[in-house]
Amino acid sequence: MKSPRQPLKERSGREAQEKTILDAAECVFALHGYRGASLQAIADRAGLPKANVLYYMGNKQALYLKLLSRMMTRWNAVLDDITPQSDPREVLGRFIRTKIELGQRYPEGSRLFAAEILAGAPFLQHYLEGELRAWVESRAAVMKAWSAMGKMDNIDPRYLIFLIWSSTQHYAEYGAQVNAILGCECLSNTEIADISAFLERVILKGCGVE
Amino acid sequence: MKSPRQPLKERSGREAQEKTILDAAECVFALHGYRGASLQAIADRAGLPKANVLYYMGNKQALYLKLLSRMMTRWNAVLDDITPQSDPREVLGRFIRTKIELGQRYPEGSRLFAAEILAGAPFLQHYLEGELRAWVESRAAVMKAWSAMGKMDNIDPRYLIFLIWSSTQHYAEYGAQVNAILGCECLSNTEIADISAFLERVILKGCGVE
DNA sequence: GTCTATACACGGATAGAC
DNA sequence: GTCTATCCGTGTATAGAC
Repeated sequence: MKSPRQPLKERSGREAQEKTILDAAECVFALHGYRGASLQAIADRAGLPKANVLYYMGNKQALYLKLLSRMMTRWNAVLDDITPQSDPREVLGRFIRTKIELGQRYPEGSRLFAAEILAGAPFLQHYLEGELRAWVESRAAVMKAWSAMGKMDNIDPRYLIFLIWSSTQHYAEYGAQVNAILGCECLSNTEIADISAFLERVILKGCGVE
Repeated sequence: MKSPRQPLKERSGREAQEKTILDAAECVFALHGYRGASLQAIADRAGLPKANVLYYMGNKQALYLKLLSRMMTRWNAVLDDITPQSDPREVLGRFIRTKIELGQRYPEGSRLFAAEILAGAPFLQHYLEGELRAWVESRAAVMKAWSAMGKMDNIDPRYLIFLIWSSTQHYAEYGAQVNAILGCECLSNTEIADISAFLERVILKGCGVE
């Protein structure tokens, strides 16, 4: 209402700038980890001077924490509607598909998270031991109930969760290796669908669902 | 024969020094990746002055390449005896167990490799596109033969290899997360055996082996 | 708000004393 | 062979001009 400048609604608002920086930083942190990433590289990728990055984000650690938190919220909705009465086939299938989709939609965020864990989770230790552990235990309890009801084999559900996490995240985190071996620049939608179907089929059959 | 010093066969030979440095470097590179690792941190962990690390290893890149190559040789023997006449249950089961064991025996090496892939495989691109891709294709051909002979379901064997890689490596690369969720400092031998058994059971059943 | 200039610590690598 | 001292580029962060 007041500023006479910016006539064409150019993407020059504060939020747009912040998103540009966050996306650039996510990419650089994903490639090189917390220590290996430099503010210079982030600024270059964002097309801004280094000082602007610090002006908007405060300092390197705050920027990194903001990215971790953004990634956590993206994952929040997963597997949140699960009860002993649910159909394991439907719930676990959707779990696998959703994880694959999230990895495809946010490959840098997935790799950023992976780098944080590789580094020993210095910034996420409390989250892992608290919130995430509780998340796993509550889901595991429901799966135990499924086993007791004969809906699936009697396996340790925590290992099943690890299996689904690892096998789906692989296609984001190990993208460089997957692409080199499959001989493509990046996965097509068809391949993504094939991979989802493969994982669904093998994992569900493997734990006796259906 | 000639040096009168070192009477007690102290571990002061050149090879011992080099191994000390390599092990320290493996750990630091695993935690922070190539760029994030500093020679100072490596030297500190090895208990040596920084200049000695460079004296023995030449420069940072040569040290890193030596570590990658050491890790490749450790993986070399895996899944090398596989023919259409083999028993899939036995071969794939051993594949899974061996990968788990290697991840436990060389956790830093596994994480170092993971960090290299996360970074886009700048030093391993040729290896992935050449040697490793050929390795996968030859194993995939045998598995295709198994499917044709009715020994297992008709699935894409490359995805099966990715599944076994990802699910086993998870326990080395995501050790920090796994330990936080299971609530232990490190995995016991019993847990390792349980995990191997779980993965063998679910994956083999899931692709119709046996 | 935006950017240049700069402060000061740490990075990899080398020279040269011992 | 081993280590101290040092070079010089780059790192994060800030001061201050515009």
